[in-house]
Amino acid sequence: MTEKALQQLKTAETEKISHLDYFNIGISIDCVILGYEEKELKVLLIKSDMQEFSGLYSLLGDFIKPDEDLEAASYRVLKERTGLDDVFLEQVKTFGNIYRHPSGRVITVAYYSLIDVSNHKLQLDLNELHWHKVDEINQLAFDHKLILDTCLGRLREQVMEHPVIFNLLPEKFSLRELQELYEAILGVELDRRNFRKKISIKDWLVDIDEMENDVPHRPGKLYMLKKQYRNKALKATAPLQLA
Amino acid sequence: MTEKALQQLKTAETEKISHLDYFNIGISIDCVILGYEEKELKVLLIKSDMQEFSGLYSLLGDFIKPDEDLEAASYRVLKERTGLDDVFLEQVKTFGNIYRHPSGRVITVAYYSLIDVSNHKLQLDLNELHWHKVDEINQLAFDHKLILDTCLGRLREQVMEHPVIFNLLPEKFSLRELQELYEAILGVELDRRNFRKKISIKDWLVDIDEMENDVPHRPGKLYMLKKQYRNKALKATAPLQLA
DNA sequence: AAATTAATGTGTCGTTAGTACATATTTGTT
DNA sequence: AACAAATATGTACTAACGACACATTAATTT
Repeated sequence: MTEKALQQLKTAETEKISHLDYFNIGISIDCVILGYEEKELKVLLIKSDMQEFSGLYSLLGDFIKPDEDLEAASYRVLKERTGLDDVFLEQVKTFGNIYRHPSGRVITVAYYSLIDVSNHKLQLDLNELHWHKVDEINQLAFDHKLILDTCLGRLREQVMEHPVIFNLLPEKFSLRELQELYEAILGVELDRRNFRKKISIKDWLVDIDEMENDVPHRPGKLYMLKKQYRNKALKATAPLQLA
Repeated sequence: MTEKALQQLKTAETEKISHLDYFNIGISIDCVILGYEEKELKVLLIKSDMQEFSGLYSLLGDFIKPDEDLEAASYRVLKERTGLDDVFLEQVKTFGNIYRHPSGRVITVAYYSLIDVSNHKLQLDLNELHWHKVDEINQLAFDHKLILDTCLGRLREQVMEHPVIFNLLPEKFSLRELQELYEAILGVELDRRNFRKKISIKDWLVDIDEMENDVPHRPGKLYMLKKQYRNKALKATAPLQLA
């Protein structure tokens, strides 16, 4: 930014009208909070209470406070809505079309978050939050469908490059569960033998010498993600080529 | 965003102080404009005229106007600074740390742009714009070094997945030029035979049956990128695995 | 207790892609 | 005419990919 632009701003500070010209843009964050349940990828949505979008659902978001970092705002929304704070969260893209918000100019920074649904009981009914199967979402309030799709696209990219997927699973999981999750995210069917071969090459997992005990068939071994990969922030790893 | 948050905003509209609480955040865009010249990747910078950063350079940016889309603001800055408008431009990340700007709270959306330096004479001296070798940049104004590095990281990712690199080259180029550019971006040396094999597998190029004529050695064939890949926006393509 | 069901767990082979590497050829320069 | 410097090209080895089948285990049913 140049001194000239700043001069304009300082001038604006004294003249209220043009001050608003520069600053009358709201800035918010929206979180695409994803979970995995019953072999389906799901997103946490709230019923929109805006007149313009009655009957539609929307992502969870809020305005950014002037003394709050972007990530802080995202974690705040997550904490307020789910009670969770130690979760995977990553910025995806900023959406700023002029007319994206019916009440005025609002630019929103979209984040996506991956959480382990089994690990925490969300008070869903309390505040009208519900999990929705991502495959069955056709329309959302605002441009939230576009934001959701963008975040899902990012998830699909990340899943091929980094061990982020484990944020959606309980700490201990079977290879079948892991494979089913990959299949749900990527929308493909994978060969079990080839899948296991590739996962074992990555050397991400430890065999914890326990078995499933709640399945109505022969139980599989349980695994955990190695500590070094258990990061909420992303870490460079060689890509995983699945299909 | 909920109705509750909007109510707060509407209340804010009438009470100037808390209105500023919500809206006194500036929002800008910054462009990392990259070019390739003399076998070096370069970025277009301007000397910062801010007191706090005297002697330092900064990226090109400006505030977003209330009636202007994010991309429109980026293209406007590009056009103002370089005279170009038909160029590759892509959003990378939004930077919003509270204290990133000494004059107040300013959130900036970073874009990166790839331009063909040979194609246009920029009026560089006129407005104190200069190309700087990215390898030799240690410090920039604001958090612009971080923004630059983030965009360079994105470029390195993109270059492996999509035919974006051609935006940095003239329309006609030799395979040597192309290889040198990959090497400059990725910071690696590539084997010429393997490089050519991989590029030919991608089937991105057409042999236009012309030769270099300005080189002090045996001239190479010239190629062009096929029309279908000559997009400013990204298009899905199978990844290019170089090294 | 035996038979059945439904899943786990594992290996091979053909094919494709990746990597390392050397020589003849062409053009411009001296 | 000799030389320098770059272009152009192919092979052999290795690693990864993809398709594919059978024996094993535990829970369930009869």
